[in-house]
Amino acid sequence: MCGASDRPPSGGLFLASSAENQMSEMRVRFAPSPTGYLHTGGARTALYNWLLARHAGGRFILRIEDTDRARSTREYLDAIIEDLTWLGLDWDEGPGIGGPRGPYFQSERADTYAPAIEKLLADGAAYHCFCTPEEIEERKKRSPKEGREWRYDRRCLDLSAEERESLLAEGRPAAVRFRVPEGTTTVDDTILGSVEFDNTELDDLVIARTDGTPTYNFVVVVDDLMMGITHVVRGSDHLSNTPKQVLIFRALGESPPRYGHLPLVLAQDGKVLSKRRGAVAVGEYRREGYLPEALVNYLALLGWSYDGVREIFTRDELVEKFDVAGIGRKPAAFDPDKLRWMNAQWIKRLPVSERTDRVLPFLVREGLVAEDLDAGERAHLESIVETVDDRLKTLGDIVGQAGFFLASDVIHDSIAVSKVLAKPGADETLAGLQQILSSAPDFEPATLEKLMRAFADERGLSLGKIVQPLRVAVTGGTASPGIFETLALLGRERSLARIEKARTLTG
RNA sequence: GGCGCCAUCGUCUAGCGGUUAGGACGCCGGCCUCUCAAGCCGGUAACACGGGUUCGAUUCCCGUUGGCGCUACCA
Repeated sequence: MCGASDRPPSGGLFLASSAENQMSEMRVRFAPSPTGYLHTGGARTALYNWLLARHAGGRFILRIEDTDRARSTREYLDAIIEDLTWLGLDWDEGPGIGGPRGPYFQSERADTYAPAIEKLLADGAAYHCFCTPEEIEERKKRSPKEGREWRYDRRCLDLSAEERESLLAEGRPAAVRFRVPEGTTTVDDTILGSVEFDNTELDDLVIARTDGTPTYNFVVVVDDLMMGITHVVRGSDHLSNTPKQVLIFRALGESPPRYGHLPLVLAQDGKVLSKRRGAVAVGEYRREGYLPEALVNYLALLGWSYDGVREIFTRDELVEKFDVAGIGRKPAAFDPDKLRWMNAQWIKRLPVSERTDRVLPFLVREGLVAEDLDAGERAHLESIVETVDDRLKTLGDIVGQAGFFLASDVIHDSIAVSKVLAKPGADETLAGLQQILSSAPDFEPATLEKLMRAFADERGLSLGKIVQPLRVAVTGGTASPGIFETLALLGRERSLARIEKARTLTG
């Protein structure tokens, strides 16, 4: 028995009956609108769907909901695809690769909706509505409760067949409304459990606008149906849409997929993350030097936990461990500090060579190194990266941490100068160090350390007293990697030149 | 307003009737130390409130309060 996707997409109106879905592999989807950048909330939804599919050996489908032509742009679409790719969330069907249940752009699926609407109309599950928005607004205002609980009054449902035909015949604009049946609708949510809705709370929603275009709640159902989606995992802001969608599935003679609603991601102020409030685009993290491994790891743990103790997981480990049972039900606030920590953890785990690869673009961007390094330059850069060691929280930090190694000249930080170089004795110390460094037999860290400790002893100073002026002199600041390694990497020439320059700044 | 979801340290969370309520980030202190990181050690800090159920509730039920979401011919 092979997967549903092996079936040619040419059958009847609905390719994937739900019974078939349950028998076959898991099919999940991420369906972004290209009306903005992918931010952390959306990325987490995509990640959870991806993890679910990969864990279950199912298929992850990317569908682009670009029916809002006015707000959808190519730029956003490209950015979303780039970000998902960067995160390593590859899709089995969707833009770029196609698939058996395409097209995967909603804007190209227009002709698949009409037959479904016709079917609902024919079955009496939907009806034409001639009320104009103005008329409805008017009735709403006149309703007893000031329109607070107003529902569509079904005026057009009561039209006789003749009245309806004649209105249609005279070309009156008509929307199509879904007729919400009596009763209650239960959503059996894999995350929230069973949630019950009274159908009287549901309006007879418009499924096709006056201009004939279908609306979101309807389109989603048809798309999910035709794409054979078995599990829908999305933000809980969609929970109240769910009963409507379930009802449409049933009216179409199909069973809905399994739903799972994720608690929302909040900004630090406790409000829902949105483009306007605290949402940071995934691309922004990339440009700042966050690793996709770290972002994926952090996002996975934002609303899901394995055992409450372990928190570093590779993508593969997440695929192996991920389980809906571990998904929490409460909204989670995004914590930039924890992400930074997580990122540092991941950078630390990178071997020097790979760390160098990742850091390189950030140095190139600052003009500190050339894009194509020869073997010698490459080796030198690796030494620098090795020396900088665990001091990076983001890849971008390399610029501040190692810039002085690569820049042709030092820029002495004015605060460091007044705090260290301007102090009495600094100049003599530097003068003494010039002697030592110029006469050192070699420039190895161990040699330098031995010489400088002897120098400090001789003068009755602590090592720190002579190291700090030296550090400021050669690096320009008060914080840097170990001074001996730093000097060795800088080399005798440059070290001495910098000390010479620094002596013009001493008090 | 209506409907819905949620409720353990500031934040992310573990807990699934009996625990000194555990871990992590952050913060504070110490160790290490040539500075800064990292690392190690220690500390800080939580079951929203009120009723039940029970021998016993953080845990189960109800209510209150609070937070959030949805309430379109947007998606």
